Amino acid sequence: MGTQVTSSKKAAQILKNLNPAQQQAVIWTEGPVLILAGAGSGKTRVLMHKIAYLIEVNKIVPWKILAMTFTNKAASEMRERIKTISHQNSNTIWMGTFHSLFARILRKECTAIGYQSNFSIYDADDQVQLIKMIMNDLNIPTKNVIPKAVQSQISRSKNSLTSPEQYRQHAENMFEDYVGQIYTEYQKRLRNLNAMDFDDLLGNPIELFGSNPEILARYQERFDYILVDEYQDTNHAQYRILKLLSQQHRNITVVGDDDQSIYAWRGADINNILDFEKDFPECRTFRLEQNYRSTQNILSAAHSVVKNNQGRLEKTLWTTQESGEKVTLIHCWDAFGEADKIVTKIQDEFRLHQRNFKDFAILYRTNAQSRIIEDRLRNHGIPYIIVGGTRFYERKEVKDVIAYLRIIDNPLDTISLKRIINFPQRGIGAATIKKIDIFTLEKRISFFEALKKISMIEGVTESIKMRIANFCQIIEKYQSLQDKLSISEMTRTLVEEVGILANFKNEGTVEAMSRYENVFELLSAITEFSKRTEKPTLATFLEEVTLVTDIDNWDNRGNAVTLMTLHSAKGLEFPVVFITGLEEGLFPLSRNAEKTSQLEEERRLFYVGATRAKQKLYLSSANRRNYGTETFLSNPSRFINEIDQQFVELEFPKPTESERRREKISHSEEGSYYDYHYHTETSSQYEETLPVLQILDIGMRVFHETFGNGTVQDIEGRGENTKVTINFEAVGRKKLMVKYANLEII
DNA sequence: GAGCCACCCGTTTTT
DNA sequence: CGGGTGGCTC
Repeated sequence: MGTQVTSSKKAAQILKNLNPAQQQAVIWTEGPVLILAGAGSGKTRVLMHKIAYLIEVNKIVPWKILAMTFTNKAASEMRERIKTISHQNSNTIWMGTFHSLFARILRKECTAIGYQSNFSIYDADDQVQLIKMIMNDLNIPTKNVIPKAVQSQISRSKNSLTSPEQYRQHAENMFEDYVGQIYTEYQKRLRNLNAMDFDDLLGNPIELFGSNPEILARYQERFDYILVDEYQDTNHAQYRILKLLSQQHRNITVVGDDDQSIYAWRGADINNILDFEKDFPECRTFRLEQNYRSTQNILSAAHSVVKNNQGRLEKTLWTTQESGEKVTLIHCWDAFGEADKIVTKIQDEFRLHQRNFKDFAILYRTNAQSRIIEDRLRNHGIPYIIVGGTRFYERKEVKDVIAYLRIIDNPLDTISLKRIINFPQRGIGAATIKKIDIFTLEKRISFFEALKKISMIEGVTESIKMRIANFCQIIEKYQSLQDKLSISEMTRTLVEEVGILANFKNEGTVEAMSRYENVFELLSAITEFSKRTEKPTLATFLEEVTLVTDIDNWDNRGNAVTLMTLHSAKGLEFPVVFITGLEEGLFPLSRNAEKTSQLEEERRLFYVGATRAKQKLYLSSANRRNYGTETFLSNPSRFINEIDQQFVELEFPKPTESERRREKISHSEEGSYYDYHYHTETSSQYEETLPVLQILDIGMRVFHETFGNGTVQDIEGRGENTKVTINFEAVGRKKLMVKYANLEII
């Protein structure tokens, strides 16, 4: 009786700040639950309170709860907040990303499927290295078969749980035949290297559970409750894992929004959410449609775009907030003008409202767009922080040091070993490696074993043998030192002894200095890791390093404008958001504009971006953009046209004198942007446009603004994508897109 | 085996 | 613009 009173008191406390729909979703703890939660409707809040409720009211021990989040950062934030809601220790909840949670389970159980628990985890770059090696061995030319394309094919197959055998059966062309061969060999070698790639962290648990029912039963028993955030972005492998693990207790709560599914390209299957009710017929569905984040104008604008998608679960978000400011649409001359305009707007926002730098997010479709914006922010002394881009742990020098650590941890990891056998240079080149490789095959031993037996290999000079023996000794020394030294001490002495720092110091260039600093930064990252981890081991550090997400590295405590891709922005919110580069070809990206499914994903990406904004949303596009050496003229994004005009105000900065001078004005005919709002009054501010000449033929003489006069030599493609090869008198042969080249027939 | 140069490429999003 | 590669020379 007493406990009941306390429980209901606790329940009331946990539920008091939730709306009725959220409360329902929280207290319905038994059986499968689907929570369809629109943007900003408090889905993370619901998950958090549900976990607190399970612990406090249902008296579930924390370690029997499994909760999947999209980033590790989300997991640790949630853990903290659960602690404050429930005042209980939340540390033992199994909470994190799919990848890190199953890496943890695999470390414990992988001997059952023939792995050693110190397996390495390969990122995309390691995978490509391995694929290149295999292609080399199988004599597959890298000209027609691009290793990176092979990697993405293999990854795709693994995500959909297609085995190499199945893949080979369905191969339909030369490329796929090759991929099939490589895939088979790739899987075999990963095992020999005692390595798993990202996709194996999801695929191998399924194999493990499939072939070891007693292990599966143990985990099924263990996890009384399973909760999944961002369920719309799970792939088939993740779906299978969830289904396996939830079979016994059937207490699975998934939260998602089909409108925010933006990872189909890496195997996420939107049907996982659409079919949940079919897979779990007894499931209860809750809808959260009240938005607490954005103003009405922002919501309506976002909705007017996403509603153009077919086959979505219709829902209408509503808010009690006032309509707020209209969405501001800015059409700029070029990317520099766009960046300038963003700076001006940030300054205006400071003047008109009380803002901090950290109130702003600038979002873009591709990482490459950040550079120009960065430059302008820097020039104006606006502090900014970039999320993603080239990641710290993917920098060459950092990966090199990591490779040392990996080979110390896992001597079978030949990919890492080959990476550093000649770094810093110790005179061991391709020819020697080849000889060792042959020896490896003959004796059926690992590459590292072969190095230890270098004296037995013929055709290698004595001096090289000496150098290899030295190298081996160093590695072996640190392997035995592993348990005696802390990781930071070990790495420090290793980096010193091997001469990595000296190597960069001697070079003396600016790049070498920045590499030097990055290695130092890695050292301090290790120290920091050791401080905050209970029992820091080399293996756990290496694992964390490969499984960090971009957002995990985002330090949002400082006061700075945040720059990131639209993908990275998922799940976040900011008072003021800029979505930049709203041009056909860039957003939506041209290669995704043709297939409906891909176009719809781009549209959802726009929706995700727009709904990050709490008070003010700016959209910007530019008239032209540089890619490498070429300038492309662009038409405004179709998404701009899709926004209901009543929620929008327009700004068309007149081109400045310098912009006018920068290039003679011209643009192509198509593009409904001008029909949309600019047709009448202001289009005259642009000079008369010359029509793009499409009627080209081989042998014609043409004029190009920068390249001068030339002769058409070849034409390929048609319509939009027509490309011509032109032999220019001044600069020789160039291949150009007719659409952008602005050629004149002479 | 290493260093240098010239060209060529492509350039989406990420665990 | 920048990274990566392939070919050349020392």
